[in-house]
Amino acid sequence: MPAVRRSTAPSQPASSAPTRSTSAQASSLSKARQDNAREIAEDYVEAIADLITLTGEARVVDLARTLGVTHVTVSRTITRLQRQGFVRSEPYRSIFLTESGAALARDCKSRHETVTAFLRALGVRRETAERDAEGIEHHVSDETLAAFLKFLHANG
Amino acid sequence: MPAVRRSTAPSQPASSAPTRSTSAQASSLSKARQDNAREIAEDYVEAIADLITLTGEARVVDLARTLGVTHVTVSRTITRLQRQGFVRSEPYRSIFLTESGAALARDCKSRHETVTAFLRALGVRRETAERDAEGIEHHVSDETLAAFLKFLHANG
DNA sequence: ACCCAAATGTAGCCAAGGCTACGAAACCAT
DNA sequence: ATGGTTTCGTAGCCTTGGCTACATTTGGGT
Repeated sequence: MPAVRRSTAPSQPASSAPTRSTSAQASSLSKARQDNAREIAEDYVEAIADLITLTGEARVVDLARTLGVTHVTVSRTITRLQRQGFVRSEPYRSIFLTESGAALARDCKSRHETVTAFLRALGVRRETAERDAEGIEHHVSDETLAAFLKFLHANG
Repeated sequence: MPAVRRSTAPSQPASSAPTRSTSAQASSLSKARQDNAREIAEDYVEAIADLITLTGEARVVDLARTLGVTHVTVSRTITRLQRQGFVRSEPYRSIFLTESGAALARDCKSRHETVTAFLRALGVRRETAERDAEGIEHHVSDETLAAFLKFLHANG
């Protein structure tokens, strides 16, 4: 039963209106979507760096285990990361980080540790802090990160 | 010039090793990937709720403007959200939130505001706080959110 | 009434992440 | 050196988010 046409209250033209105001923000979200690939890249280089530190090398299977995906997914993603210049690898060999890949990994690791320590300092349990940090670290700006560090210095 | 076979230091078997330790966490990431859809859903219902509050109704074009994507993307996503029971809409009509959609929107809004207020309390500039909150809000557990609120009460 | 502009919808394309199934290469032992 | 296990690559499929181009519906004006 199709009732009303344009619902009930068109009030404002709703055309030029929502540009910001109370909360109807824009653009930032659209970008955040495509940044999914960037987040994945960060997770990968971080995991690769960790594996190299822990076991001496990063293999596809290890990454698959670490990241909780199949080796196929890892393999394909590594291809993309190689295309983007973060890693280099040859068929059936280990995966290595390039300069920029290593730099990104260092950046992510530091960021991750800061976020984790910050959450811990707030009283969040270690396990929760670790889990939340994994999601949060990709969305913390330099300014916010600085605020976290400042808080840590004041309360550490 | 393909040098070594298995790189240089296989040291540990790298098989059963990386389960957690220093940082090589697992599973959480794999899930976080598919959760992308959930984040999108949250952004949409939040935007829909805002539009309804601000302009009286939520139309595809308004959502497109708000979210910074084309109306096509919005249209298709709305179809998925409808399938998932968060919204209901008929061709060429407004978009409405279902009960669960509205509940999700309320939850997200509250979460968003808490994160923003928390960042502001830490000294982060309004603009940055808003931007970061958009990314962070989807990754904050209840425990961490509670810690944020506690901090706000102690420093507000 | 009619027409036109704006709002929606549809078709079809791309990238990316996930998966299963299966084949090929590498390694380790015997 | 030969075979079996493990690792890796490829083929092929699904979902989802984004887009452009084009068709259709609405709704407001003249």
